[in-house]
Amino acid sequence: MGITKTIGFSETIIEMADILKVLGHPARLSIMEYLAKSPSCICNDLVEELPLAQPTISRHLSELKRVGLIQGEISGKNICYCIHPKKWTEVLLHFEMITTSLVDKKQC
Amino acid sequence: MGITKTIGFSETIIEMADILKVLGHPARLSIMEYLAKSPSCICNDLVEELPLAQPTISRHLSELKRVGLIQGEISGKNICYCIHPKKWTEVLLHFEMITTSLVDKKQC
DNA sequence: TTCCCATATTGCAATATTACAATATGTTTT
DNA sequence: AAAACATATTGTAATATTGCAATATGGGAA
Repeated sequence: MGITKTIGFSETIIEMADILKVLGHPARLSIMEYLAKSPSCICNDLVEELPLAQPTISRHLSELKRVGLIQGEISGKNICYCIHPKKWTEVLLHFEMITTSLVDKKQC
Repeated sequence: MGITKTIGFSETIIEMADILKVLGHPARLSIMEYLAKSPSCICNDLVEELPLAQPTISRHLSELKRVGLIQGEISGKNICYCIHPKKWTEVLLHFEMITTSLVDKKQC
């Protein structure tokens, strides 16, 4: 059906899955890594950096924005995008939480 | 087009994005958390645990298996699924790598 | 104002994903 | 062998995602 069933899952799981799905695309993951590394965060760089057309990049940026992973601020003619550290930390902590349960568990 | 462009992205990014995309579904994320927590890892539990039909769960399991996040071993009538710790660690390390770049960076 | 420049939005067309019923497969029990 | 159980596969319908051309928007420069 293409539609993802959400009834029966916790809010936390649904939100985290949504974030991971957004991260699960080469362009969007690249954008996150680029934003994490680069000192500036002007969007125009991305058009040159990524092998995708400008409208496509714009769409990916808006998805990242939708789930709160990045935030954009208008700065004159450009838009300054950067990672939202709080949201990013949430994701990292969730991963570390799963890892913790995993550690003290005997494998099959 | 529905097809994800991969030309121009590194192998690492493509693989990591693929893994995250697979994790980015409530059922599959729940399966990972369930496997991380539960002492046993019989698949049949999942059919009772998740609000989805058996064939659907089976498909999700095979996606998780495809990207190497879990491994299954036939154990008589049942199949023993468990998390592949090495793959999981790879994902965690990738997240921590991004976080590291993020830390020593001034925000907009 | 008019012309650029950076970015967003819209409107497709192609492909991918999701869910489940029905069915198949393989194993254990009787 | 037959029945029962656990899981996988197939087929199908509905919906989501992706990419880009064309276009819109909105700011700064001339």
